[in-house]
Amino acid sequence: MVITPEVNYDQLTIGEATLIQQQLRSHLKLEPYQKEPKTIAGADISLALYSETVYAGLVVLSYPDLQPIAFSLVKSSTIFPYVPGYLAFREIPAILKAYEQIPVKPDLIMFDGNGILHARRMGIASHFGVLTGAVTMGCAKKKLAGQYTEPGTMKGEYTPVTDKGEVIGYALRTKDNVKPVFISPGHQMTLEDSLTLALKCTGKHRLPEPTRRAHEYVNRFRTGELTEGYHEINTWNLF
DNA sequence: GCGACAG
DNA sequence: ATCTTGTCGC
Repeated sequence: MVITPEVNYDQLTIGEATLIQQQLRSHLKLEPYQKEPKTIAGADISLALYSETVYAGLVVLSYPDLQPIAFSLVKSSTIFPYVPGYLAFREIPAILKAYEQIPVKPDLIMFDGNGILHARRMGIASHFGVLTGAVTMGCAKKKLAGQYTEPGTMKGEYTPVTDKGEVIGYALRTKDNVKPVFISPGHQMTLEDSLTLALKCTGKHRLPEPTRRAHEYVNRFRTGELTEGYHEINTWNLF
């Protein structure tokens, strides 16, 4: 099911936003994603301090190589404030524009934020997934909701994050002796799928390659090094 | 009322 | 998130 955003997020009150999240939640699907993805995209936005301007983008990586092969950048604006639990209403409009200008959609999208690891199980990754029908997952750098115990200090160790008696994600150590990241499924995958994919997308850094690259590209866009639009990266020198 | 609180 | 310098560890 594909839901077309008919409302202007900038005009919403928190109460109205909450109702939308509850509505979207009824369309959430967390069924197994058994295929091996061919491409995985990372999505993120970069902001200029004290500005309503947002620099949004997605970077498409090959899988399992995790090499950037294309990116889509869009400059937009938002007045919806950052409110914990409502990040989607601030970032999704811009990310949606960047997603729409990608000719061949990635098999999966990893967001800098949460999926169901959210009080109403509707973090930005789940919100975007239900809205577009895309397969999504979340990877946040800090805990938003639930409780957990610190996982072991070695890469690959993890502990569940629970809320109201259910597992809503995992605290995953993606590198030895660094703070864990918080992984959760967004849409069209299970908790286990999100954990497995996060580890397979992790290399030498704390953040998995998709979101790490997305963060890098939107920042290069904001500083003027990259331009708006859809771009494919030359890969001839890799053969 | 108090503490928590993605980006 | 963004603004910033040095500092610590692998």
